[in-house]
Amino acid sequence: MLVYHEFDYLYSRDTSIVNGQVGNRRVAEPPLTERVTARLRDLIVQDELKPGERIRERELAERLAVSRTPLREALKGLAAEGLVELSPNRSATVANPEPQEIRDLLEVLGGIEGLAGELAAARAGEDEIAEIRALHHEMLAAYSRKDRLAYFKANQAIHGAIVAAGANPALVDVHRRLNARLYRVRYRSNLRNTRWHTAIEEHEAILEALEARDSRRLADTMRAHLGSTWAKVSEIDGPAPDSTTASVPVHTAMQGPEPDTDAR
Amino acid sequence: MLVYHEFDYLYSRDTSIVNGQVGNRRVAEPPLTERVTARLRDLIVQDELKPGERIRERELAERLAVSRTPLREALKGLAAEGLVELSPNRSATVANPEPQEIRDLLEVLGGIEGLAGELAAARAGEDEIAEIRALHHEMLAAYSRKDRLAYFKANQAIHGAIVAAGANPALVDVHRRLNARLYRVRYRSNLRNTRWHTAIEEHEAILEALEARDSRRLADTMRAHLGSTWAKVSEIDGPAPDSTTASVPVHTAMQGPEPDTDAR
DNA sequence: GCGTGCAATCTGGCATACCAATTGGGTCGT
DNA sequence: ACGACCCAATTGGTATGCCAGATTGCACGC
Repeated sequence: MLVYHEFDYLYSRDTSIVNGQVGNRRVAEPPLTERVTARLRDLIVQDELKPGERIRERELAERLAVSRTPLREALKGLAAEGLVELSPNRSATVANPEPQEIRDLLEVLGGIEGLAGELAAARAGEDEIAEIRALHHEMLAAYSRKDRLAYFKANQAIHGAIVAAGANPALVDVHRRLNARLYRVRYRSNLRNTRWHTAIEEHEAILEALEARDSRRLADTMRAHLGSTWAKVSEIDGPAPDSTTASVPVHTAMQGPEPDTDAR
Repeated sequence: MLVYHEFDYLYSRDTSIVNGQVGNRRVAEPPLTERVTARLRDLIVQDELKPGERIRERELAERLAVSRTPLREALKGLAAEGLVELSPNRSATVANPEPQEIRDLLEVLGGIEGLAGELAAARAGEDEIAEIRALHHEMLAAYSRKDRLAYFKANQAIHGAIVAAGANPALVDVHRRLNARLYRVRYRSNLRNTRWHTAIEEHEAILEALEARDSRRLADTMRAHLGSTWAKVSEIDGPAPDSTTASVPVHTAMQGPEPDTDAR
């Protein structure tokens, strides 16, 4: 079995949801709504439900072999996470962020990971650092083999581990949400991007800063890393809306009422 | 009814939910679920539903004059926002964060507002800065009058305006969520805290940095500001688990100038 | 007197039925 | 041929009912 990453997005590969009992022991199943939520998140993140795609409740409910009620509840939750968009009396759709939105999300993720790096450098246990180092070497191995999937997963695992090392559950949570929204984009970018070495170098720098427990440097490095992620993503998904990826001076537009995903 | 803040959480002041038509124009009502979500958020944030309180679906549904279905969907959404907690086959409860969780949330909020400050210093329009300055003076006025409520609202409005000036909808969204979870705590802290002057001084510094468009300094200042928020909160809600509010040697995370080559 | 267990009841989980709004065609009129 | 309009099928919104797991309180026994 390969590497898998820290999140539980991809754990359920079974196509139908069944109630189970293991041996004689009653296994407390999580509520159906939760299982549906997890399953849908997988489907979206794995790109089986394509961005922009309409989600017809009856159809999907039948496909998942559940009634509309838990499905609708799951959609509500996913909408709050930003993975689906709901509009009144219209089919829900899989979120399909504009390049600009992706840039915004990456900017926030950069801030979050920067903070995480800062905290991690100060709080990580030696064992955690060792684990991150191990993941780093796994990533290098995947790089050598040109195994993009393994590389990607190791990469994600590293970032997740650093955030976890920040020892702040709220931070982990925010990071997980943002990451889920960007997962698909980053995955595609990873598959198609031609220069890995940049990322490798940045990761080297990250690991160094972490091992030196240099909070400031780790924070900066991780933010910069996310910056180059944007560069890569924008290469792929069409030319950036602003080729001078310089985020700061641009206070272009953006004034309009925001996308308005969830209820307020 | 009491407090409301800059966000539009509290837009629905009516106590019953009615379908409406204004004049001859058909007014598209948002779905019931959304209205319930907004209403519940109000009830929680305004402390009419107390933290830890059990939420019995049938009872609350009757109270709001809706069926359980939209109520349950609303609860799902609020759970995703962190305002209520759901456990299988047990009553939902209003979120009741431990002091440690509050510290964690404030830490993240600090990072977010730091980032927001950085962006705002670079992107804010002159008009936005003027508005923030105006709010600042309103806040000073409230301070002079010892009008804690007005002070609190102005304070919230300032922070919201700075975040908005960061011109990043995703950032605004994350900030809004975190703030909602902390709203009640901060409100209580504001009412009972004895030393306003600290906050005032910090706000002066914030405004100065913003007017100087000093990204780095604004970022640091805003983070530090959130740090002292924690100090105040922990004074009130019982002694902090860790009185050293210093999450990390606060050596200015979030660098100022772009590191180098590829920005985001 | 205190703990244990069982049963009545309470409360959430899920499915289904019905209603209202939307949408997609097809037709009629220009 | 093109467009406005209207009807029907589709799809989301909400209510309700039933079931199962949890809770509570009382009775019985140690």
